[in-house]
Amino acid sequence: MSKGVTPKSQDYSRWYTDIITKAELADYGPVKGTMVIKPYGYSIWESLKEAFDKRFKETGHVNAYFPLFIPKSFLSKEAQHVEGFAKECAVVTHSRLKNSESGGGIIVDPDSKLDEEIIVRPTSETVIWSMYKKWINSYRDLPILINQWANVVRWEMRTRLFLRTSEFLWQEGHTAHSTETEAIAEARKMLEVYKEVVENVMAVPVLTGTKSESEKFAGAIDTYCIEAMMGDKKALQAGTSHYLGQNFAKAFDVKFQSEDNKEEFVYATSWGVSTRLIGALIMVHGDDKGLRLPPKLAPIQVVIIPIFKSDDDLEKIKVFLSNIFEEFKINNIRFHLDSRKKLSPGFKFNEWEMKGVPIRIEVGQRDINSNSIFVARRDTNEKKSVKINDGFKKIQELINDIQNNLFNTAKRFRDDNTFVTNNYKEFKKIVNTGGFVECGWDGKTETEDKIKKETKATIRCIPFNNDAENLKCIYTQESAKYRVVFAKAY
RNA sequence: CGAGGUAUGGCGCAGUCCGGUUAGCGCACCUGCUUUGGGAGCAGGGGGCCGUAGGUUCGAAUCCUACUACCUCGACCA
Repeated sequence: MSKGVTPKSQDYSRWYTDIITKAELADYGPVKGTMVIKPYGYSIWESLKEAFDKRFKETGHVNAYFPLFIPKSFLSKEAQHVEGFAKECAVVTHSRLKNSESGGGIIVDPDSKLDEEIIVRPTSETVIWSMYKKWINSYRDLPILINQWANVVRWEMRTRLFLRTSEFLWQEGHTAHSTETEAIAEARKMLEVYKEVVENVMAVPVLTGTKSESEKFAGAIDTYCIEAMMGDKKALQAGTSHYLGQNFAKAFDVKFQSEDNKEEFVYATSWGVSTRLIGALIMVHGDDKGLRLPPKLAPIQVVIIPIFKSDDDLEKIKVFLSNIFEEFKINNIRFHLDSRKKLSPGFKFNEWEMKGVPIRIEVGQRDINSNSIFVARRDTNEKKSVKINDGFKKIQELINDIQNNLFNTAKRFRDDNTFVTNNYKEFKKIVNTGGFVECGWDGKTETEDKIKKETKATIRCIPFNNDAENLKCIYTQESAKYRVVFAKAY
């Protein structure tokens, strides 16, 4: 293994996978398209999970768990839904293995063929609605606000670590409501929760809006999304929230009796974010030295590298730092003293930079003599000596600063690479060199398809509060129905 | 599914054309000594069924055949 990562400018996707392997976030699994999330990567996921889960609970949701296996028949109940997932489902057909009679090792026992094949969930709408049918009778049973943290399987042809793997971890909220208004409000509310966490915790700026007909979730009436710009100016869908209308209620015959004693189908939403967010985190903040983590998410916020020759030296450093460590503990600052011997300080600097730790403190005899610590920030590479008595305050400031700086830098990058045009030639040029294009669209799927064919760009979202007055469609030059954002996407 | 490519210690590769000592190098790993403020140095050491199966040959990593896996591009998908 070579020392650094492939520079971003040289080969973006190599850079991306280099960071993942060298920062020890993940590794390839033995089955094509599968991924092992390693402890460091998983702890980032845990922090994210915690941030989301807290807010789900605050907005009245509860967690539950539904099975991995779905009867094949369920999937065909909602026509749009099957169509969306049919081509990427793992199917369980047998329940037993046996030793091959010809001695060639283990084989599938043909006698164990299942009567009804079982689908490994690509998403859980169908199992969940089959259960909601049992649970819902009256308007008094509503709303149901359930979330589950789970794995799902989508058999993908082309995979990339974190962005698209055959199995991934996510969260899926599934809610049931008595009115359309309430359900739409729920879907919108959860999109706001996504935006808040992704922007404030991950420091990744996002656009919010609606998906076009061809980009929306199979089975939804409307799909709302948060969309982010990656470091190569491509777009990444970072989360979606769907208003499902009565589609699943009708497919699974879920009715409730209203206050005025009428029978009506239930209104539904579903919403999800996945480990794909870690991909976004890497591609938005990472640089040629490795990962850069926003302090609110970093498993380790401050790493301390002691410069020492003997065990005595190390002891002295620990004593010197004991007060500041106390303050870190009291204030829940996540810190780590890297006292591994036999590794040079320089090696450790590089390693922790690769892993994206926001703040590094170096302490050696020199600092003890001047009663100070040497502080380096990962985002800007600034380094300076700080009196130890001001150390804790300085670290607190830096934590805020770095969090804000990462967000602002990413936002500036996105804004600098977002262009407004109504000229198709210019549109093609921008899309080719990378970036978001804001322009008019006549609202026709046909137009969208043509643009996609010619440029590979898709409508990433139709922003809320849409003002398309006097706007012309970028392609047909007819009067535009929406103002939309086009880009090439992952 | 279509086209092309690759397969050699954990990783990255050389060797294959033109068969012939004990299959080699870098990184990583282990041991010891000296080191430690931006990826330390020296010395020693461990690790290989050369993708699988057959064939040609006195002799195969190297030539032939089949198979398998993976990669890139296209198609498909989000």
